Amino acid sequence: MPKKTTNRKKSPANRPVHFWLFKSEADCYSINHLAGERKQTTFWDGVRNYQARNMLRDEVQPGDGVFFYHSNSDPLAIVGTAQVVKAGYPDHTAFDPQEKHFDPKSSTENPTWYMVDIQLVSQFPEPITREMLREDQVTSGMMVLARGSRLSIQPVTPEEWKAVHKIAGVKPQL
DNA sequence: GCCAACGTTGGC
DNA sequence: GCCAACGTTGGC
Repeated sequence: MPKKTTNRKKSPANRPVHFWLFKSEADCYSINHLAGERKQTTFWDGVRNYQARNMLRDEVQPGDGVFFYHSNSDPLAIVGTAQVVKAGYPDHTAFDPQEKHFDPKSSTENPTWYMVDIQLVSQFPEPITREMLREDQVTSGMMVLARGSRLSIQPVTPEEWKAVHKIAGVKPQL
C-alpha cells in the first residue's frame, strides 16, 4: 500500500470531501478569533435554525472544507478557510441558562441543537468580497449572494471552492 | 438606520 | 392546518 501523502482527514466510508460556508459576524467571532484559539480550533456553537442544524448533525464531516464568511461586517467577505475536525455533536451552550443561545427545549437526553469543531486552514491575503464574488462567472451563483439568503451554514460546490481560491490567488489545501 | 426576506409562534 | 403577527437576519 502506498503511503497517503495528503494530511487530509479521511471522511467516513470514503465519502468525498464536501464544502461549506459558515457565516459569522466579525464583531462576534472573526477569523482572527479562530486564529488565536488553542490549536486554532473551535466548536461552532449557537446555530439555532433547523435546516442548518440538520446539516451540522447529518452532513458536515471531518475533512470537509469550510469558507469562513464575515456577515454584518465591513467588508462582507469570505476571509479564509477551515476544515472540519469533529462531526456533529450536541451543542452544550443550549443547556446553560447563562448562555445567550440557551434553549430550554434542548436537553442532554434529547438535544435539539448540534455543533461541529473546525480548525483554521488559511486566512486569505485579502478578503474576497461580495462584489468580487459577483464578478466571477462561477462564484456569482453562490448561495450566499442570493437575495434573502439567511442560512448560516450553506453548501458550497467543488467548483465554487476552486473558483474562490483562484480569486484569492491561493492554492486549495483541501 | 432601513427594510425585505425569512423562520417561528400561536390563535383559531 | 392555515395564516397573521412577530422577531431576527443581514445586505445596503
